[in-house]
Order: sequence, then C-alpha cells, then structure tokens
Amino acid sequence: MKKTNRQSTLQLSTSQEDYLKEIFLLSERGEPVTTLALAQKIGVKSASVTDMIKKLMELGLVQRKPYQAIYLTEAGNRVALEILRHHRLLETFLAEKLGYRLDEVHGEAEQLEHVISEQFEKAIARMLGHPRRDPHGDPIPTFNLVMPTDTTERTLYSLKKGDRAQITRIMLQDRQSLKHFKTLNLLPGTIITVLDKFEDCMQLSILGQEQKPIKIPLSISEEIMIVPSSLISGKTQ
Amino acid sequence: MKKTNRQSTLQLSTSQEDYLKEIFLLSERGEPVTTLALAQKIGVKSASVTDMIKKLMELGLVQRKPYQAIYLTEAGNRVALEILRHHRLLETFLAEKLGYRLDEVHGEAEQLEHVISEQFEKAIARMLGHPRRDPHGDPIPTFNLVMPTDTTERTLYSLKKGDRAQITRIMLQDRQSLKHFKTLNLLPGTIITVLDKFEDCMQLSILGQEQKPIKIPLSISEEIMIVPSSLISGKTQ
DNA sequence: TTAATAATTTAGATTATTCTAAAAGTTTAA
DNA sequence: TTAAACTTTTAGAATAATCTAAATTATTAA
Repeated sequence: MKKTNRQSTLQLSTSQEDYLKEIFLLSERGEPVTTLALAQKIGVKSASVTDMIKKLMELGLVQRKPYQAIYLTEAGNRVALEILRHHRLLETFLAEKLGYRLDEVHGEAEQLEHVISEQFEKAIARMLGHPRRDPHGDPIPTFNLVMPTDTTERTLYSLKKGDRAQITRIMLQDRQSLKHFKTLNLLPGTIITVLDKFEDCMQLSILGQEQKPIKIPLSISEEIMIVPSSLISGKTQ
Repeated sequence: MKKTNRQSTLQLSTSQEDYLKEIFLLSERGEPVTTLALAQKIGVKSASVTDMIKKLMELGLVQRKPYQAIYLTEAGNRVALEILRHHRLLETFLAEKLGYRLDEVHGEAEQLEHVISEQFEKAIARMLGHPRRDPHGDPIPTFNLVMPTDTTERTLYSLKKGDRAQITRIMLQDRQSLKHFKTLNLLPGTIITVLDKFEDCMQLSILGQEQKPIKIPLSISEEIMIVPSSLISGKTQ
C-alpha cells in the first residue's frame, strides 16, 4: 500500500484517496454514488469497490449499508477536499508556471496530488496568489477546506438569444474536447454573445473575434458555466 | 505495486526505483554494495533486499551472483541517473522557487522524484536555467543522463593552512548537520580561508565575516567539496 | 407479482512488497 | 584451520489492492 503525504493524522494510500475524491465528485454533481459508478470512474471492477468501501467504512471515512448508496462522513469529506485542493492548485501551477496546456494538466496533477506535502501546497498557493479557480475554472477548496461557491454562475445553456456572458468554467473532462475548446478560444475569461439558439444548438460570437461565430450543441452548453454580462465583477480568479 | 511515471519502456515501482538509486549512490561513493548496506539505506530487512535484487536481475537492471557484490547493468544505470536527475532538479526547484530550506528539500524530492513526468522534468529544468548542481552542490545528471564531473573539485580536508577556496558541495545527508551548516553560512558558493589545520580539526574564516572564525572536525571536512581559489571560474552553477 | 435483468457482494486467487525465524554460506581471528 | 561472528538466503506468512466467477440481492417490465 503506497502511503501518501497528508497533514491529518491518518495515513491513506493513493488508492484510498482516489476513492474518496471520486465519491465526492459524483455526489457534488448529483450523480448516484454506486459501486458501479465508482468502479467505472476509478477504472477497477465492482468487486474491488465493495472491498475498498468496506475498508473506508472501518476507517470512518465513508458510510453505507450493503446495497445502499455510498456517502462520505465529515472526516471523509475533509480528505476529499484536501485532495481536490491539491489537484486544482497543481493544475493551476502546471498551467501558469510550467506552461502546460489545458488538456495536459489533469493527468500530471492526478499523480502529484497524493504526494505533495502541506508545505508544498502552501508554497504553490502562495506563489499563485491563492487562486480561487483552476485553469478549467473549477473552484479550488480554500486552505481551511471550504469549497467556494459562486451563486451568479449558471450554464451557458440557460442563456437566451442576445444574452452576453463571461465563461467561468469548462466542465468537460476529456482531453479531446479540451483541446477543441482551446482552439475555439472558449475558455474561462472569454466573453461571448448568444447570436441564436435553436432546438439542438446555439450560435455564439466571441468578444474580439466577432467575425467567426461558433456553433455549440446544447448538450455541451450545459457543461459550460458562465456569469451573465451584467454581473461581471472584473475578476474571475 | 505503485507504478511510476518514467520515460523509458519499462514501468518500475517506486520501490524498485529506490533500490536502483541506492545501488548507484553506494557504488558512486566507493562503498560496498551489499545486501545489508542496501537494507540499511532503504530501511528494509536484508531478506527483502535479496528478493528485490532477484526481481531487478530478472528485469536486467542489476547483476550479481548469490553472496556476491551487487551492481547495475547499463540499463539499470540509466534508470538510476534518471531518478537522480529528477531528485536533484526537484531539490533545486524547491529551494529556488518554493523557498524551501536546505534541510527540507530532500524529503519532498524523495517523494516527487518517482511521480513527475518527462514534461515536468523538462519544464522545471528550463525554468531553473538547466542547473548543473542542486542546492547541496551535488551534480545533476544532464538531460541525456550523463553525470557531470568537476576535476578541479577536492575535499576541504585536502587544503593547507593559508589556502583559500570556494565551497562547491556539502555531502552531509542528515537534516541536523545541514541546518547547522546553514547557520554557519558554510554553503555552496561560500569562499573560505584555512586559518589553521590541526590533528583533529581545521579553523576557517568565511569571506565577508572574517571576524568569527569557524572550527570544523577533519572527519567532516572530508564531506565538504571545494575548488581552490586560484581555479574559481566565476560560476558555480 | 414474478421473471428477467442489472447491480452488488462473496469466495477464492494473484501480484507486489514486506516481514520473521531459521538455515546456509562467508569471513575472521585465535 | 576451525569455531565464532556475521551476512545472506530460504521458507513461510502478512497486508494491500486488485481480479474472475459465482452467488446474492434489487429493480424493472411484462
């Protein structure tokens, strides 16, 4: 069991931390946290999940009754937020300081998140000016493990023809999509206007490059978060 | 088996990489590479070393006959140099960019060295200006895995009364000594003069703080590398 | 409501790394 | 040169994380 490098008293393995993180992320998205869902996210078989959940329950990090939904205890939640903070700070560091592309940050952060010390976390947080979001626009849990929320944020899907907004977050995960969005220039910070909205897609123009409008399937517009233009406060970070 | 993140074809575990690194370091210092020596360095029992050496032999990274000295093959040597390059680049990065103290860099680098990708290695090497030495003054293997050598370097011990020299390398490992040397200001780059040399110790003055001479046991003076003042070329890095 | 389908768990194995205790081999010093 | 001391290996076991295949439980749809 490879041990990791976390502050709190109990030493967890990389694998255990991954399970806790994925339970958190599934819950956060409102998706059911099942044995199968976890197995698919983590890339193991269901039987392995059953075993690991049993272990995490013994450690007081997870709760469930057999065949019932899985959820984190308060302690489990703290660990998940800690790992997520590592992950998102690392992504920010890789993008801003080491010149990684948006589609490259996730994989490397995935490895490093279990290994860095508190000292490393603090040092990069400081170096980056205590960012509130990572390069995807995902919120970074604070040093005291609170997940920041932005009540003004909504989906691109929610906009109507003529609306103007700033992109705050790209919730797509796969590298291909991220590369594509990069080339389109549809990234956190970008300001867009809805030129038209149809049954299956919407047409956008990007501030500063109005000459080439962009078409986005509605399904994807739900994976892009924005703040309406009237509410833009100046700073996205 | 926790897998690491290295360029070459074969995927080694953190543990395997540690064995290869320690074999390299023992050989390099001219110390005998025995089962017991490795066990002590790595912090496992001899029986575990026997097993692991068997595995590394099967992988073609190590050679020996039972009860005989252990040494690296060409392939094993490459892996060791790769890990050592990671380690020393990371130490440099932690010290220069994240404000770590000299005695803090080793532990963190020890964890990270097995996890960072080629891309990460290249990025920090670039950011640091392709340093030739880490904060201890230890040489950093080049990107093509050649260990730089400095033929002008010798031990502090070798100096005579009245000699002047620049410290290039502190070969002590324990955190306590490193802290102590930091407070004495005896660090790579420091220029010293030998005020006197006795049977058991030598007395030094440090350029810029001649008012307080420093006494060093001879045993320790063998762990400090210097270049004589006449040979100082200007750049230590 | 019950049969088919799907999800979950159990049982039994496998792989990697480590351990302890005992056996085997090597070195050393009288 | 041989007995004591030390090093190394072997044998057997433990732990962690995973797997497959079979059994169990839950859900769904007729």
